[in-house]
Amino acid sequence: MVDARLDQFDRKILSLLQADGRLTNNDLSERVNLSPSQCSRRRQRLEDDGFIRGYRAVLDRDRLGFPLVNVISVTLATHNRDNAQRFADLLARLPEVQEAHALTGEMDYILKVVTPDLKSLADFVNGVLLPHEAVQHVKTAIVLQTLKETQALPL
Amino acid sequence: MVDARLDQFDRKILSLLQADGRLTNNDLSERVNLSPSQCSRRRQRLEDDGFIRGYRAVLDRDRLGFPLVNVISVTLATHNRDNAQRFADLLARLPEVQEAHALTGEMDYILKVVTPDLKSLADFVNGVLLPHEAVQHVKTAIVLQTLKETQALPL
DNA sequence: ACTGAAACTTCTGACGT
DNA sequence: ACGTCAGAAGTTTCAGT
Repeated sequence: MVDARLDQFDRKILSLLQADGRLTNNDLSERVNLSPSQCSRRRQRLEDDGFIRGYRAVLDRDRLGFPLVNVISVTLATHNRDNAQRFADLLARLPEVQEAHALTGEMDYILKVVTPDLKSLADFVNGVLLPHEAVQHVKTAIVLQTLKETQALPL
Repeated sequence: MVDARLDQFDRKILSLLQADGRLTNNDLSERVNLSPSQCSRRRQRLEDDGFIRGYRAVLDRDRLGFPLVNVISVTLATHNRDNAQRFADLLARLPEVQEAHALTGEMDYILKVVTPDLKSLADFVNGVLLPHEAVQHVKTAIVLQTLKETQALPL
């Protein structure tokens, strides 16, 4: 399940940090029964080895003006390599696109997009997505309620 | 677009922290042209006022044994309040469910689920989701490639 | 591999502008 | 509202076990 190079202390540290990325080495030391210096060294190693990809502040979408979450299914016109690459380049440049995944099945994409309002959503779909040469078909669904939203792994 | 109570300094601080949640107030002070103490005060206020919901370490899914991402569409059997509540309670308890959104349209849910392998996915769908009384229909898609994955807001 | 102490960095509250 | 400064807190390196 989990990498054999990690012992129970490492897993505990990762688990604590994905719940609170600002925990100090002193905080960690109290909860994993290790000295602060040891927590510091282990954390450093977990970062260097790439188990920890980074630290992020999670902001409040509603309070910052992006109350609308949208799930958009996109079908590409033809599935040649160039089209897919141009589409990927487009998505990378669009900050309102939080997630973009290529799916099995009908070989299309699913996007998670945040917008301030319906007009911005319409502008995005009609002004950015649909005009792109690679895009054939778009289906938009609006999120009524988000029950859960985390990136935490079930360690 | 963005809350009027926030000036350019606040927005810059939020923007920097959602890119790197471990930035010190000294780091911030260099990039926003404010003293460290002032950055500390503003950050404290942004946390207290709920603009910053928290800080998280982002872990590497692949290296930690969850290479499979799955997008699962769920239709509930009947749409009474009890069924929806029981389903929500179930999702809250399942750590492999990273996201759960109720959508417009056919009034169903979309889940983002991470698993170590296909067997775990099958166990989850057939052993947890389908047996639940509220669940009528499930459609599973596997993510072939993730082009983008962030929670950053386009401030 | 771990602890503990020492040197260094960062944080934060008091004060003055 | 902001900057400066100093005491407190946290981090990290290093010697010792």
